[in-house]
Amino acid sequence: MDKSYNHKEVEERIYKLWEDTGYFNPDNLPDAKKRKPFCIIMPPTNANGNLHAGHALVITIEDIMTRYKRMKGFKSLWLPGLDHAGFETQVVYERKLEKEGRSRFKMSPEDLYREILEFTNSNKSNIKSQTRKMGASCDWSRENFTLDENIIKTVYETFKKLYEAKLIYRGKKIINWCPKHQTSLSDLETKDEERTEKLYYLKYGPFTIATARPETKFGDKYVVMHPKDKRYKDYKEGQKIQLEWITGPIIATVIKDEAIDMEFGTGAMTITPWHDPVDFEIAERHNLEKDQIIDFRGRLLSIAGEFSGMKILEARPKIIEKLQAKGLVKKIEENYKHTVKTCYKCNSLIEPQIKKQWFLKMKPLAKPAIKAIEQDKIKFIPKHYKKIILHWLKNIIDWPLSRQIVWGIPIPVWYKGEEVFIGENPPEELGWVREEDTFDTWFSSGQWPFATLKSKEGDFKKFYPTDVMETAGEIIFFWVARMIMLGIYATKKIPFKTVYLHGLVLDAKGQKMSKSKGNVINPLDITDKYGTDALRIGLVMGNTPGTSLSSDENKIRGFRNFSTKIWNASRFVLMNLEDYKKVKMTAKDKKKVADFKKKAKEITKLMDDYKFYRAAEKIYGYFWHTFCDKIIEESKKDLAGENRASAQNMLLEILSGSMKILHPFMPFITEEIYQALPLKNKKKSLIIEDWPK
RNA sequence: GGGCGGUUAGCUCAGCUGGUUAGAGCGCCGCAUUUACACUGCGGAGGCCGAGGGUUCGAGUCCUUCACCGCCCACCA
Repeated sequence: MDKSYNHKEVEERIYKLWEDTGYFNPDNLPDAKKRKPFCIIMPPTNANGNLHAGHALVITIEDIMTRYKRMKGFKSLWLPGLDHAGFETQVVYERKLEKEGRSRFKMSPEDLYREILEFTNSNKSNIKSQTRKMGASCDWSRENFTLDENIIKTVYETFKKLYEAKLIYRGKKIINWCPKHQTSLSDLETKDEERTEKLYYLKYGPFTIATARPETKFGDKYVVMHPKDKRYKDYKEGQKIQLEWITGPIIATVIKDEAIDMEFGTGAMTITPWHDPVDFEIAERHNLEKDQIIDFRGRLLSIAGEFSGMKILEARPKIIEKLQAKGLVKKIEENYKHTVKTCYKCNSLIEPQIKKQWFLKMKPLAKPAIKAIEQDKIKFIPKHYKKIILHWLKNIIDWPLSRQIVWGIPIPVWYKGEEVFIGENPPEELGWVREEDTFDTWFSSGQWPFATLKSKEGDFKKFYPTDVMETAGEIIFFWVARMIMLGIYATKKIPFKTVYLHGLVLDAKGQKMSKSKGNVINPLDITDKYGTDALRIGLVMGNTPGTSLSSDENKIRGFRNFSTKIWNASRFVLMNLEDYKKVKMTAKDKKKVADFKKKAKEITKLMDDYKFYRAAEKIYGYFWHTFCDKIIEESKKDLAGENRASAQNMLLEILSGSMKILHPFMPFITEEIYQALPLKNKKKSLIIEDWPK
């Protein structure tokens, strides 16, 4: 063995050795037929950039589970995948275009699609080589991409099935519109932002109404109050009132609705159904007319009279000026705090709009999911996520599936007048027009576990339902909940037994990593400097599921030192094994081996309980402070005396056992050492060795 | 407005179903230097386990109230 551990050279050579054995593919494992299946589907990596610390954590945890189960004798499949990541990728690409002084809106959809595809393809190979560097023992022969033909086929089948079951419908409903990205977004893709703005009290005939958005008020011709509000008892539902409004006289109609909060403002409000979800609901209930005031680019329409064509924020002060001149402004409250919805990617103010879109009815899909979770058919780690997901599922609303972006799976629908055809290819006759929108990317990733397993003959039967879904707690609603619902719907089975959710990787001070703060850890830099094994165990140790992990270079350096320790201890043992032969051990040495086995048993229990952070800590502490500091030190006397052979046996047994236990955490260095050990019945690779019993 | 998580050594965090002197890593302070390893070894300092109350023979660990920090969800014009 070399005097020091050269991680760069070893990692490259060892990963190749593993790939050459073919054991990442469970079909190639020894006695593959007799093994019980174990399966993890890798969350498909967004192919729009480099691996970041979060990816490194995913790969590490999932690889630990996969390697552990493989050593425990399972037919262990970890299926890798890449994600076109629809909107996310398009946003990344649009930023790139912006920097180049270009714009998606000046390109044909075909050109834009082609460019993003090229961009994604070049990232794919990058991501894959980085995943290999992390030591991932996934089966590359089963790799899937979310735009693969067979995936799309499955997605279309599900869509059709849902449509025929009347769970999918096309509706003209209010949606979240991002004026910058020119697409609708689901509620999950928006975030609330608290703003302090002015609240205007306006005279509306005999009423006073309050609004923070006077620029939406042009078409307001309904005034709504609570049916029990005594202040307005003299006004009857449907009563018409003529009054002077922004651009002239109008006829307003009185509406009574219980959605009105009597405590707020004057208890009377006008509604803008086209641009406000609450108002939309009221209008739907009372069958009221809806007028569009603002176009999809955020400019006022002709209904705004002299303000038409103006951007809404420019128009606001001018409208107020006019209202003041007409004596319609009663009062202005300066510091009115309220929350507004913004696009989660660009922070633009969301402008609700009414648009014809495809929706998925969620209540019927949520029902069996709720039941499964309530009956603990799915185990959540950590368990408090059970409550969180149940709460969300119980309050679920319909899911808008349509996105007005090119980078995604096209919605397989054709129209001819009122007729609708579901399918990729329209009927023979002429005149069918294709739907232009694409699916929300989560509609396809929500089907990932069964879509991927169906792409290889026999896999679905063998590996579905899968065992563990490991992903970031952040995307529990986006992804996990939808996989459960769509999985149960499409396959009648819950797609996984256990959901393991990890937290964010934070910097040393506990702050979220971001490029602007300059505190991002690039996993590949760390790997380069300290070795993949050091990074891996550094990401796991002290990392409780669900909570965030603080990490910095200093910590990783400590684990590099551990690698060195492992290397040197192994070197010492090997240096003393030239004349090794198997003999019976002394009672003292037997006791040491027995102690190790006891430790191994404790660790196995922790591994089975998904407490990798504690398992890692245990083997770390044992190896360094018991094996190195005590056992090796004490053995030096024996090695020089009559008990030499016994000591050799004892050292080899504990060292090889430790390499096995450390292997899921630190695969490279342990394999390298394993290859050098003079063991009987040695396997081709440590990855198929038996886990210590 | 509702819900969830956190508060333990200077820092980052463990501590499972309550049980002898509360743990780890990093940091800090001594000592050791032709040792497998200085990317080291040995030794050490450092904690009224957020605050109050309760249950118990016994509580970081269970119950309760409060404070502060963080996150999520929600249509208040």
